[in-house]
Amino acid sequence: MSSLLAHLNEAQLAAVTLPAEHALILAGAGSGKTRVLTTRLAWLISTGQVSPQGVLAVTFTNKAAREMNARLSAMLPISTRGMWIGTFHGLCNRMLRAHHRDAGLPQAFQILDAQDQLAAIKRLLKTLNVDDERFPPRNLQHFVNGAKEEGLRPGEVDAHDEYSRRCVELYRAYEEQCQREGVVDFAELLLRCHELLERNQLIREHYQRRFRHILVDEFQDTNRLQYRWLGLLAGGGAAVFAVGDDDQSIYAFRGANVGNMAAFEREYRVRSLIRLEQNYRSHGNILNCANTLILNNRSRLGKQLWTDAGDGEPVRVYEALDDRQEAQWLVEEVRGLVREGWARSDLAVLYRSNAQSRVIEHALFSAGLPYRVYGGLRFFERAEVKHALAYLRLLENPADDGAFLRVVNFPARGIGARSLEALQDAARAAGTSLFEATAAVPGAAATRLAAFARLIQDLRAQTARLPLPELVEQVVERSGLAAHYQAEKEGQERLENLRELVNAAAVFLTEEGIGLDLPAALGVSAATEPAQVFALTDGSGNEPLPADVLAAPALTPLAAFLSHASLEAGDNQAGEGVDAVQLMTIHAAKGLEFDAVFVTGLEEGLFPHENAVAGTPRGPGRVTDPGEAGLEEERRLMYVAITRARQRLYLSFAQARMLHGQTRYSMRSRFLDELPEAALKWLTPRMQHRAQPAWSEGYRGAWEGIDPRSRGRAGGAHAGARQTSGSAVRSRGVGADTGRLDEHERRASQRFDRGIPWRVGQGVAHARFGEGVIVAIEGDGEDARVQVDFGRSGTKWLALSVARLEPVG
DNA sequence: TCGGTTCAGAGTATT
DNA sequence: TCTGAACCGA
Repeated sequence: MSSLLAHLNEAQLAAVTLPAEHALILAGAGSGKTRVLTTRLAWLISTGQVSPQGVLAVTFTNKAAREMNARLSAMLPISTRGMWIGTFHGLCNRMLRAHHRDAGLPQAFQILDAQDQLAAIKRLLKTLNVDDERFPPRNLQHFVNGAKEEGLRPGEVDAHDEYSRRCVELYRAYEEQCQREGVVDFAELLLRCHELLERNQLIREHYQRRFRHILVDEFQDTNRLQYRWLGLLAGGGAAVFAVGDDDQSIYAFRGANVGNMAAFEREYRVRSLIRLEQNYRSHGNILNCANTLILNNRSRLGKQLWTDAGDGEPVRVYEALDDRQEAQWLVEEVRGLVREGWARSDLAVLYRSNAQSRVIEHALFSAGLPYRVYGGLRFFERAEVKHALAYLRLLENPADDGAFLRVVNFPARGIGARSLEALQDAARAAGTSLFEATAAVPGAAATRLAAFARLIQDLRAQTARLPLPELVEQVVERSGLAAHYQAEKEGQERLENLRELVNAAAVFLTEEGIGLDLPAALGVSAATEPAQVFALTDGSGNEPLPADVLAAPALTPLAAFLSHASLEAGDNQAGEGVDAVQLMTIHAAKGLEFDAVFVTGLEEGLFPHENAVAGTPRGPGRVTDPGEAGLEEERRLMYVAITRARQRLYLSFAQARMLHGQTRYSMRSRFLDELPEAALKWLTPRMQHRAQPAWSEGYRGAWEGIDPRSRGRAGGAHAGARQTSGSAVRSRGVGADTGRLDEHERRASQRFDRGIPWRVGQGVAHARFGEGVIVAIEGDGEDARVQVDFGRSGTKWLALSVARLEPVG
């Protein structure tokens, strides 16, 4: 016990040992949040206040759930197998499998990932002959998920105009299609589980009695439905221990509702609000920047990070002429750090949007510096893996039309679009699945379709008794996928992934099956006869569930593996252990930390992103992120970026940047000017005004006047960067790139000379909008546009060939 | 059925 | 500028 609580600071200790009551823990970045959560769990169990079965701990990502499991089993001599620790989706999935009859689902229902869902919607629109120009599938997907996350079924959505009424109709049709095919999308997992608990008193009260303690991680990221789901489970008097940080709320755009924190405090009458403010990650100057920046946000619960680690190094700020030079400087800086003995994997380059990585990757690649980019396709999302999974899904559930269509003609079997149309007509007429309709379709296609159906049936019959990995292997072979990729000249990697899928199945059986181990989760042993199950229940001494409520706790290994594949998309890239510079978006960096961090592209329009600031309409009739709220979320994003750094932090921006094929000139980010000057060290001269006299002689003169030593060290002067660029590129033999920077510069200044007499930061007057300041310039000649901030009249893009602007001041 | 061309769109993303 | 999706011709 004493060792469990040792080394906790005062606030952490207070949080861990709170009595069984609702609590809100405001856990700042780097304040030991995970530690508090897991120690709380361990403390509750080891002091006998609750049994492992009486706890529900929920996270957003599998990674976080895994970490909690691992740390808990390291602290306590218990197996976390069967404990209710998992993601919202994972736990809902488990509950729906156990009570599938009451939830109105087949026990082996399949889970659609975002990609599958979009495909299902496209297919729906096609069958209904809906104009997908007027109803873009993506918008509909957004509409459906948005409604579900608000807990709304088609009948409950407010639809005032013709358009939204049509959307609701399509939502209804989509639901019917899913139900018919026995599939469930991500949002449906939560909504269906919520409805199960809401409508079924017996089941609800059972779980309410069972879970005495509910722990929630990243509470600021919960959406409204998740909040209500927690409310149902906690309704029987459980103590809710919510951990979160409103300053790190960066997912409003995908439905997160920070307001849940304040709502929780109010509605649950939280008496214990504990702030974890001591930071164990970063040095003082870095924290000082984070604290000062976030003071500019108005809607906060309030919190100030501190450290006893000392000020450390100043935060370095660098102004580049353009994005390429920014990248070049970064490469030089990374080289310097590596020379000094920093590990590459402890260095991170962060950016606001994925598109920014290209230039940086190019520079790193040319310099021969190993790097690793986060994001992109993950293992279970790869086309070949999805193909194999579609075959497996068909074995488990022949009604899955989506899976059917994905592989009926892959590898090619001469079943073309026309045959499929005939098949779909036949299925619709008979009211059956495509699979069933294969027997009913007339004509020449019939033989081929029948052969495909036979293939699936044979596979099902002949693999039914095989262990999971062998089953997968058989399917990969006999479906023809293996042969197909064998024959393809660039199919080797895909073949490799299919072999990896067999491996993943083997690993799943031995290690990862925990999540869907219903007998263990429900507190019964797998060997128990069904009749006995209901007497045993969950081991917590609660009243048992009646026999007709609890489903037979059996799920085939294949069905379990398929849910696993949908709920956990896997790693995005190999090379985890390699010593490489880490590249990622700021969003992806949340929760991570590095010795040194580069935050790049700190320019107005990019970061804060203009869409977030301006309140751009998104989809028909929808406006999100209006003004202030959007800006505050961007600022929290900056806060997250800053607090990733342990020892050294670099902030950089560029006067000019290639964006959508055009050069764009922007002001430096307002966030830079919200940082405390005393904590900063400018590597380039700090311009007084945020305005950047892009490419002007005066500016270049000032730049070249600074200490040559710091120029060299910083990767330097423009000329220096050019040199480095040239030699590095040449030595790698990518000669075509040599001197691009010069070319770029020449063109840029030419453009500048060719008659755009405007500078970013310059005051202008417009007949209608009044006076304003140019915040960005984009494009060339006839296409040239300027973005002007007119204050109260708003920020506008104006074509220079049209708008009449007068210089002011 | 594939491969080339054309065109629009371009923000962040877990399950 | 670059990408992905849709479309068309052989």
